[in-house]
Amino acid sequence: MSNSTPATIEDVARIAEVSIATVSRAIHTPEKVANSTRLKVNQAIAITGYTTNAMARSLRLGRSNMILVVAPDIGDPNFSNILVGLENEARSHGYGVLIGHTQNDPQRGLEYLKFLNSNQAAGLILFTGILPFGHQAMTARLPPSVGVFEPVFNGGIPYVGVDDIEGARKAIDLLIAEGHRKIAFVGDSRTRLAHRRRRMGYEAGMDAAGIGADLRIVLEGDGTIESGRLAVEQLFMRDTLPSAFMCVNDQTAIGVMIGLGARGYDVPRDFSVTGFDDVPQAVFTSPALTTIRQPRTLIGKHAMALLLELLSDGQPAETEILLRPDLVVRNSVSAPSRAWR
Amino acid sequence: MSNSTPATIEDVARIAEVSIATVSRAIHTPEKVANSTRLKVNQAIAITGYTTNAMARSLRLGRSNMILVVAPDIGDPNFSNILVGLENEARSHGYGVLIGHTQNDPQRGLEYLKFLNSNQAAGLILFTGILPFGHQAMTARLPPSVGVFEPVFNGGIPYVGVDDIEGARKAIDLLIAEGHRKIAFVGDSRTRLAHRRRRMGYEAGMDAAGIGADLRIVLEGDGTIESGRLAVEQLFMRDTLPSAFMCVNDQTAIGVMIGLGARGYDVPRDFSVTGFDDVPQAVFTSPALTTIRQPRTLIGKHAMALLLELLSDGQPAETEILLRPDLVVRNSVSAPSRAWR
DNA sequence: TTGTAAGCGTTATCAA
DNA sequence: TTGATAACGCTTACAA
Repeated sequence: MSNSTPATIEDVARIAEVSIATVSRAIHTPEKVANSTRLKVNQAIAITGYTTNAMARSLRLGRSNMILVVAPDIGDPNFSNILVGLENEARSHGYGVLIGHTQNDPQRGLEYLKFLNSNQAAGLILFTGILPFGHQAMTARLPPSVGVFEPVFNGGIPYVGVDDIEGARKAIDLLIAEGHRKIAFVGDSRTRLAHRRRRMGYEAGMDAAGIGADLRIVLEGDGTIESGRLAVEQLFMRDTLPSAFMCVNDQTAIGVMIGLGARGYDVPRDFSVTGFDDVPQAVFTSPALTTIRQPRTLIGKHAMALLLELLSDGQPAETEILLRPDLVVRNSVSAPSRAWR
Repeated sequence: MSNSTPATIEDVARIAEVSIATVSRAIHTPEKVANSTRLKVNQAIAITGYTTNAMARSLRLGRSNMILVVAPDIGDPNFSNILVGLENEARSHGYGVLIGHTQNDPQRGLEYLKFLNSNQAAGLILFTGILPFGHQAMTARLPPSVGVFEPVFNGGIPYVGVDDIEGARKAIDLLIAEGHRKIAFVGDSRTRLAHRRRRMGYEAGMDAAGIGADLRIVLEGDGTIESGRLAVEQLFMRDTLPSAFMCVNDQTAIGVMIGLGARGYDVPRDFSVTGFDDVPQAVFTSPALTTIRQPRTLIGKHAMALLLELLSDGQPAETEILLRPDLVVRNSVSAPSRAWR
């Protein structure tokens, strides 16, 4: 049973008294093997505890059973939830998940490119909106790939994300329903499509309510807590105060709440605030943040499923899968304060 | 350059006009190759963009360059930071990191055991305090392995963690220095060594201060937010109130603060609270949580370094590496309220 | 210093 | 339905 060296197909063949070819067939195309033979083989497998040597198999087949997942920052708590979805889906199809992170360092990207080149991964999941392999990427042969959150800039790669416009609409519609008219948008000017779309949702919502965006209260940050705080400062300096802040993500919203708190205001009594993403922290801010939830595990699951489809069909079934984001109502939104009514 | 099929060692050999053996040597033992030959080979490698096929190499060598990381829950935010340390260290030594999670399901564990059996990983990093492979684990041949956080129960496996006793001492000493005498400990009765050690640190600190633990205020929870809340309820029911709560981890501390808040008390004015771990949320609780920081990235780095050492030497350099946990002072601790003085 | 050739454990082709 | 065998790309005795 527990020998010093793992059983090979040859051990199984010897015990089952058949050839190794038959063993291989009994495993992969059992219908091509006589019942009695298959039985013998299965017994021999049970006896030896045989498992196919993945190295040999991959070498022979010319492809591995590993999927490389490259993210700019695997330390991001958002990432780990998606990873769960990715890993579950992969494993249930016989694939393993390899982790890589670039930290936006092109040198790192290059290492992963080499990695792919040496046939170590059959497919690629990309969290970055851009191929992280420098200009080499253009000439490189990439394996089937799928993006997460947004399309990959310089490659015609299908992706799985969330309907950012719809999500943003849910936030803005809530604010408007509560009676807000002057609603600031604190955006992210970096070039992520997701962020642009959230702003589009904001504008669409304002338009639909017949308000129209007031550009004086549409601010561009960079998605960090600090940029949320700064946005508040700017607005106070300019003296163009909204009654509510719709933020491009939770980090920004947290910054806005900190900025408001520092000036002695109460959320949601004095100002309402919404986020986007529903990061784990959103429960613990005070007040707890009303935000839009990204179905992270599900995103991971769909992304991996799409990739596996690509791997078997070769044809991308769809080029874009957008999941439905949900409004999570907590305590950072209320009707506008008296001053606004 | 970007042909349809990756270059093999044979392509390189042909262009360099040497044998494939020489190419292999030029790569792995360059000192055994004439300078001029090495030059030719390097040029040919540059021209072809050759990368060693990892499958073939692993098959030939009988071991892969992958490390399997098995955690009960990769969705845990604590995990992702450690992963950063693990991955960096692994990659800089030519190893890749494979992710697996068991969610405490023995069936899952078994799948990973098969995975290991099929030679897909050269080493194993375990986050669970117990071999997650069921009873099969006993008879199984495991590759070199390293535990994270605590020793692996049923295997003589070296591990990297934090000095929990010292960490707990830092928390209890702070509380005592602030003037607290009646300090509750909210523990975790599950069998994790780390949790037992934290309690030992608590007791040692109380003893050192000449107080001695009052068993009526030493509670056993299960490390969840809910169990922290429950602990508070228990204490109020029993009417044996402490002036401070030292909690076995941050989750518990958050629960305690929630419980206290629900009863209308203010932290730290009425009660002081400490946590352990310094999870990302600890910054966002109100008040921000004073806690003990685990150097997570460093733990990952050390764990992987130890494993790689094992992989090359075969001998565990040390059987236990304990890193120093740091006190992080935020706003959940102050001197006891008047009632206690 | 270099080349020849065996063999790692599979899968797939071909023949029986 | 089964078996013999070539090939996947590499490393490493062993020989030259």
